[in-house]
Amino acid sequence: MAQTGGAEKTGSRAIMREETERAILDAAEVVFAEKGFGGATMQAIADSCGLPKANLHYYFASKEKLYRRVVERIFTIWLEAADSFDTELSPEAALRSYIARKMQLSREHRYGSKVWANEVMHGAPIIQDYLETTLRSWTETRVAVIRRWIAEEQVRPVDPRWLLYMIWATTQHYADFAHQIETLNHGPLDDSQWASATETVCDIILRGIGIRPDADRPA
Amino acid sequence: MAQTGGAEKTGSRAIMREETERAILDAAEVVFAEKGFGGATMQAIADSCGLPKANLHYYFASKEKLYRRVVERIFTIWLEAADSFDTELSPEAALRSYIARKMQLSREHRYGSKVWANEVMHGAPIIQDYLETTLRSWTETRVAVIRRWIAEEQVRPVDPRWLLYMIWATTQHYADFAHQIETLNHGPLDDSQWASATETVCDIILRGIGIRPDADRPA
DNA sequence: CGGCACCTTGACTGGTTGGTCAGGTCTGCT
DNA sequence: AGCAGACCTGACCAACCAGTCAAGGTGCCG
Repeated sequence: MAQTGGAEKTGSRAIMREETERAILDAAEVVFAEKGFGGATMQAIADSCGLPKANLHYYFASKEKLYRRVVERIFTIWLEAADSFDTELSPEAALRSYIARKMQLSREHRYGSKVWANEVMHGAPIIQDYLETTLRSWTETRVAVIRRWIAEEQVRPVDPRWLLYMIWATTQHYADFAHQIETLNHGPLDDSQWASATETVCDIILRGIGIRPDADRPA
Repeated sequence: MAQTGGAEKTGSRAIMREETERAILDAAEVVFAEKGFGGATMQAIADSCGLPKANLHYYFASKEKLYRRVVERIFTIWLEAADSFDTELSPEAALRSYIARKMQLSREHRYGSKVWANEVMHGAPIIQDYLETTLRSWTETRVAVIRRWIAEEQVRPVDPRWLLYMIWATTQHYADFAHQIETLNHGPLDDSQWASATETVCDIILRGIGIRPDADRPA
């Protein structure tokens, strides 16, 4: 009864450990997103996943190390989401796919997005190195792709950075400011609202950079 | 020597009080923005404006009351920034002016924007009433204006809410994510970069909703 | 079955924080 | 000048928090 700790008792030692770590990370993601790093307490995270506080410190040496793992997890998902950006060939397909994917992630990983936003807003004290290495090189790659599109006159000449920031800002807004959006909407967005928002964001941005959607609906 | 507290000793009692309150609010805005509500300490705010901590509690009964005043101040600036939205006549002039003003505010009130973002991200525990009353009615007014533009076929038919969210998200991104932007930019944006970003944001959004900038530069 | 490594946990601690308060200082008014 | 009330502040406290620890439980391997 003491050992269970909410997880299955089947599975090898290593798997059990992974499951417990993931349960802690999931709980921590929500608590950090809702309270911020300073406002979150190890006790609240422990309660949220049904473990005694001392047990958290067995798996994660300190609050900061736990927090770092949470932020790293989001960052990885963020980066993987960009694959479609450069596997597609046309600017329209690439951007439409990337924006739609980011909107989907805002819906499915609201708390992760909030933790990331929090961390960056506070000056990225924990993951500054990621900004300077991984994010910077990722961005430079995509900027180069957009510049190529512009050179090929497939896209109206705009500074690629402002375009990327616009995509990041708009898509992540639906996660970070979900509470505001839901207050104005008298409740969570339903499936059709998410689809409508995604389509509108895609259309405005694509038209905005000079790509006319080829499927113009007749009035 | 004891009474001065960093403020001028000239001026009436009421003016001195206002000046001290504003100094505290200014310091609190920065500290809350950088550390979050939970991470900020009254001691840090006191140190930042050169007052003993006990003095803060003379002017603001509690940390939460001080925080509320900070958020209220930003919110008021936010709302006033929207005047141009409905004093201008054409959609192009109105939106261009509104977006440019919001970009300017992101540059001048970075910390205020961050505090607001923080508050909303954490579920608006302190200012939920503002979202439900002032912000809601403000939004409904602007939505009605945009709907009229659409009915008059001055603007392509898009859900006005997704358009507003896009404007809010994109402009505020330059304040809330300033650290990320500056890391990628190897330093703060200069005047010409701010102008370029503002222009690009305006152009993409206006073109995106079917307004062709009338001053198309010849290639 | 015996021993060892891994896991769990209640109780504890050193340090920090928001908030209080008594006593002092200064200002404006009469 | 003298006083009342506004203003200032060092010292203090109860509450809370991250992190520790030692004692005990559990599964695995020989």
